[in-house]
Amino acid sequence: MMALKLKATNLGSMPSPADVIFDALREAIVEGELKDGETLRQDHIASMFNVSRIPVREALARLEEQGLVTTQRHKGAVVSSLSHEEIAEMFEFRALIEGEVIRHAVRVISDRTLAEAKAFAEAFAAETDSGKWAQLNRLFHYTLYKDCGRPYHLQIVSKALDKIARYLRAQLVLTHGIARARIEHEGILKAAMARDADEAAALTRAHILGASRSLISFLQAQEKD
Amino acid sequence: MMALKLKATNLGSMPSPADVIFDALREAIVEGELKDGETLRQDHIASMFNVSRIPVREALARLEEQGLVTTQRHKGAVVSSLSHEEIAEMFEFRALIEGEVIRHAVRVISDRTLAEAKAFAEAFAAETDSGKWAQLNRLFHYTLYKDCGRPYHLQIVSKALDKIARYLRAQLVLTHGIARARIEHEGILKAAMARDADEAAALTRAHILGASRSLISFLQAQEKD
DNA sequence: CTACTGGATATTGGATCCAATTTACAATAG
DNA sequence: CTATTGTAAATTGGATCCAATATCCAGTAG
Repeated sequence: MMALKLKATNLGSMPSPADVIFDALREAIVEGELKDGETLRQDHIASMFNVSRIPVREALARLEEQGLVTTQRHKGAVVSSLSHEEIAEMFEFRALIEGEVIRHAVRVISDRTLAEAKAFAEAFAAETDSGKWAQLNRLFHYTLYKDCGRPYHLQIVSKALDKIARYLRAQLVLTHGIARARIEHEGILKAAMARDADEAAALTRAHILGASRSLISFLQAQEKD
Repeated sequence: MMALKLKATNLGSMPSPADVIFDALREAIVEGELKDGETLRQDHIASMFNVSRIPVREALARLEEQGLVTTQRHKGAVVSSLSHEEIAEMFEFRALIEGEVIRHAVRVISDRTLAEAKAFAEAFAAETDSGKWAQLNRLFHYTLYKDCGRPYHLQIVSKALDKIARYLRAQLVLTHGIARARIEHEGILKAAMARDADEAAALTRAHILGASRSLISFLQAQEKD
């Protein structure tokens, strides 16, 4: 067959304009750059990306399927917002899945992965720019999960995180969550390094549920304005 | 204000053509009418519904986001297929969530809901048309879950079920799964009626994992052709 | 002054048109 | 006869156009 050596990038699987727009919008929503309830004008987005509205509509359809935006017929798409109850449920869900996932991961985790996680935990603890906390936090946890051999579980976790990342950010930045997170991360990491799967799972669950309580009471307090 | 009495249906939230097509395709995939790997031609679908390809493309984009179809640029969409490992993981995932969900549901379940579940269990046990087993099975379980007060959990369970329903059908119809399911349903129902949440959860988990083992070994045996 | 009507404007959703890519197959060279 | 090239048909993805709906605002009746 072919005896040609060259870096062949698979053009067939290059991201389509719709993919690019989808990712950009998702990121903007997850990072909180697009606020809850903000409406997304197809025309506006289309001209930002220099395309027609067609790929924008595809991106919006996919975002809606993910639950990140909500559309009303002929009225348009807005960034979905979650009630306190919904947020609390999402945290409970995360605690369930992430506990399970880390339990499986720790049983087979490599030293290399542990080192990575440790690096993220330290970067997180050292970081002073509050805008980067959320991302480092997510990387730390994800690293501890990634060896679990359960891609579907990880995908679901990732989608759930996308939906609440905006709120989590508030918890870290505005409620002293960062100090507690540092301590709890250390505990989780230590359990993982000791290959104590059940302990890592229990600590992860407690970490998530603790963040949930802190966030919810913060939101309730805020509500009284 | 207005003092007019008439049944006002909210036209604004009527399903769009794209919604209708999405539902129809999802149903066809879930029910196994569209086989694994079968390709979905936009043109063909569009003419079946007497619309242009635009709403079809929206439906396909949403189905892809759900993981029910897979698209390759310029090649088209095919019904997604799952490897044995992926199927096994989905069952494991279901066992985790559905166990949790029934545990919460049983704690607050109403007599009315229990009666409904009982009716479905009996209909399932009595049904001789194998084409209806899967649906009754799903209704029975869903009824036992629905009081759990965790809509997001239920939605995730539903999406996971959609992805494996085709394979589950094979398990029920082709592996004597039906006989065992009858017995196990009775056990789960009894635990629910006794308001024994932990027992109901344990039995549900075992029910799901048992079906998984049975299905996987069936698929592996089948592979040798 | 207030509440309603009617029309202008903006926006979405679908149809049609067009470009780019894949696929099938015939023609041709070795 | 086999492998390769070139071309036609089929298909997707994006652009443009159009119809339907929502929103806004001015005008008008009470």
